[in-house]
Amino acid sequence: MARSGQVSPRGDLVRAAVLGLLGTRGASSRADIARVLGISPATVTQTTKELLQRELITELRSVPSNGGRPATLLGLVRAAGGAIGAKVTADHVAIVSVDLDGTVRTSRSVPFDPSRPAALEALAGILRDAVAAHDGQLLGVGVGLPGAVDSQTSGLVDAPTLGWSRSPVGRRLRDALGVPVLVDNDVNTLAAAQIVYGHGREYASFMVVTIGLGIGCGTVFQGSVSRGAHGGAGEIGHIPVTDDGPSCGCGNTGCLEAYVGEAGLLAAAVEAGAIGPRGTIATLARAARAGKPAAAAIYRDAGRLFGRTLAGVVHTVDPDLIVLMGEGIRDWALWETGFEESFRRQLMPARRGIRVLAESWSEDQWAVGAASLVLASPFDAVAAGAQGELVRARLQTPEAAR
Amino acid sequence: MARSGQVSPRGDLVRAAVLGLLGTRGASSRADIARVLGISPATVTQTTKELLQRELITELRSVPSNGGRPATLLGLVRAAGGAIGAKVTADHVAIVSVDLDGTVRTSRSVPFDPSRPAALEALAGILRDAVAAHDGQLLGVGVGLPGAVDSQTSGLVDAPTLGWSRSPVGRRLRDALGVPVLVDNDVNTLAAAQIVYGHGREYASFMVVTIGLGIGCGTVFQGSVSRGAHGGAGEIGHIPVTDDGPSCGCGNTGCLEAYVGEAGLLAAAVEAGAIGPRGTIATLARAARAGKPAAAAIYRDAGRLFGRTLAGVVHTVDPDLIVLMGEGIRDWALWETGFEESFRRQLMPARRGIRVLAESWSEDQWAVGAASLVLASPFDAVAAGAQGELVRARLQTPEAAR
DNA sequence: CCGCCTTTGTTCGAGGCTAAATTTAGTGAG
DNA sequence: CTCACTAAATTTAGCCTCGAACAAAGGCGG
Repeated sequence: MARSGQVSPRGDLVRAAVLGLLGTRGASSRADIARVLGISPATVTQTTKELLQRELITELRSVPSNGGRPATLLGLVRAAGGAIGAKVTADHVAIVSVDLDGTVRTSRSVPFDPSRPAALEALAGILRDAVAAHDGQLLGVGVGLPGAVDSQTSGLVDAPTLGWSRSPVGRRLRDALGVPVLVDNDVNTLAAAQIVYGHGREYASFMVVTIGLGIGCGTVFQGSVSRGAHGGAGEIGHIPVTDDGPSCGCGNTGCLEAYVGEAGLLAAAVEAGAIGPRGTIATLARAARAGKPAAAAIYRDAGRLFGRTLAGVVHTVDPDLIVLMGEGIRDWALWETGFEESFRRQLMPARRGIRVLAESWSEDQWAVGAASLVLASPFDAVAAGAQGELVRARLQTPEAAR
Repeated sequence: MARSGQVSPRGDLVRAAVLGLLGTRGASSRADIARVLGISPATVTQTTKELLQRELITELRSVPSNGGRPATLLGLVRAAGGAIGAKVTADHVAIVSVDLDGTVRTSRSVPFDPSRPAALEALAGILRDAVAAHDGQLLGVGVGLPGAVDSQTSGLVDAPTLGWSRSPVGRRLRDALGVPVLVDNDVNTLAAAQIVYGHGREYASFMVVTIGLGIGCGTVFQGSVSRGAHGGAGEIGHIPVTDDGPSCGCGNTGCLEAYVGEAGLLAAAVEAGAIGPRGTIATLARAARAGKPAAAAIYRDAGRLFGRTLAGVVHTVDPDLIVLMGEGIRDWALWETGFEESFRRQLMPARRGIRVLAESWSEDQWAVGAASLVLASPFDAVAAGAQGELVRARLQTPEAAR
């Protein structure tokens, strides 16, 4: 559904897309492949014939028919490859190694100081270890980080929270690792994961909104991530909500994030006496859960402001669905009352029914998202560009093209 | 530049795109056509050969070479067709008839009451007259209206300001007129015009923001209009800017439009004593121009609020450029001071350089935009859909397919 | 058991686009 | 004037995809 209407893939993209589909959605019939990828059955027959000959895929059992000829399921001969995903934050790098179907093989976290002059070299070193530790065919490395990335392929990064400006992350990592490297904004990587494994199967246009240290947002439009003119779309954390107000990491005052980001919540909570001056976000959440009114009010007010702002974003973008993710979502129950009241009330009547889903939080979420940049590249030729081509080449020739 | 990277047109789309290009950008060489449309020179040679045979285009003069073989310019044999554009408002319909290159042939305005039960029939009648009065090949009719339109082809409209809900505008007009009809949100039509004739030639991603009775916004992303999941994107006039505040036509309170739309400005001006209770927007603007402080303050405050909100929109969408249009733009000088100060200050540093251009206002703007839906359809197969195909058929067989 | 239906999957011819090589038509240096 | 160079336009061969017709394979009602 989400993919129908997508541009017909051409050239070896079809082969890659078929392989990617079998990897991400599991065994499928030829007819299904044709429907999902929006190509003709004739093309699927030809493509699969070739892939069968090369023994990249195999025919599995037939499924019982429901009135017509029973479908023959096709599956990958084996995990045709894996990917490594890394999420870079201000104090650590989270790394996962995943199979083509998205299952996490290994996962770890390494301390990291992005402000050091040689931070990029350090990052390259960390990833080099991960690449070396990966066994089996490695399709590529996906990197997610909090900042604007001009394109997945070139990977030129502006990330104020990391202290990086015009940093050539993509090029450096590529040179250091010798495998395809795709770089994107961290929230966009979550959106890419949703396209491949999540709600993208049912919805073509949705937004992924994250709550955590900051507030982020990735927009999926007609099955692919909208990145804006310079990869800077989705900075909803820096929507100004008041003319002045608390100052924000971005240098301005009155940003949404300055109110409802982790630091903003803590500052408000301390001022209101809801927690002591040394309290953490966990302290605050505990107090709110315990029913302490001042603490609960912090979350309720944050939910209201967040809801009001998100209503504006919905009016601007008109998504089908909003998916909430990120660390902060663990405490969503505390936000929800204030949010729902304010959000629904300030939506235009025609939009009031929009679905908002809070995903459960998992530690690996971000890094798995980064890995899915690689796994999504067969479906998103435009975004993945030249590095995506390399990924596709590797997907089709297990002995690692380069 | 803007169009490069666009999906290669296929099938008869190439012929239509070549004709459309020659119509909208004037005579071009084959090499230019190939570059702009992103197709191979070989295809252009083949396509133009056929069009030359059919005498739809002709070879014009050669241009002096700069080191290589001189280019031969190709041009349309004659105006290969025209289009009719109509903008529907709460009290009138503005209609223009344009040539393929966008020059306005005729223009008029007809009173119209959208709240009447038979409003759609009345609109069909008005347009039937326009179609009858049009001489020469008519490619189609474009209709722009203030509301959400699910798709240009089906033309199912939700327009609170017209009192229309789930109104089958497209289908009805099509049945009544017997020519291709494309329907879209009015601001999107301005955006379509910008793609074909305006800043779309230099920018691939920009926003068109209108100031007038309400505040609207159309987003162009990678050369085509982003419509959102249900054609409702760009309702930035209904971004909530306060928790409560003046009530708005959409049923909510505190919308941007309630403050800086025409009604909002007037209400604020009356309350501040800047104009009398019977004053109009013209009165207010005159007073402000004359230097009356209370009147000037109304505009300055509106500019500030508008700037702050637009900064948030820029953070969300990340366009390359903002084009300001609409009736209200006549008084932009009055808004500008407040706007610039607030807008730039509340933008993130990386975005602070974004260009904002105020287009000059012309009476026909809206209706010409609607007409350009038709003229843009060769370039935007996805948006224009089945009706676009009909337009393309008519573009290639002057004796009017149907 | 037998047609008739539905759905899957294949074959084949046609159309459309492209890359690469080639031809055409100029400029400009010596 | 000639030769090298450049860019435009064309030709050619080949690949990719699709539509349409057809074959395959089962369910279902009589």
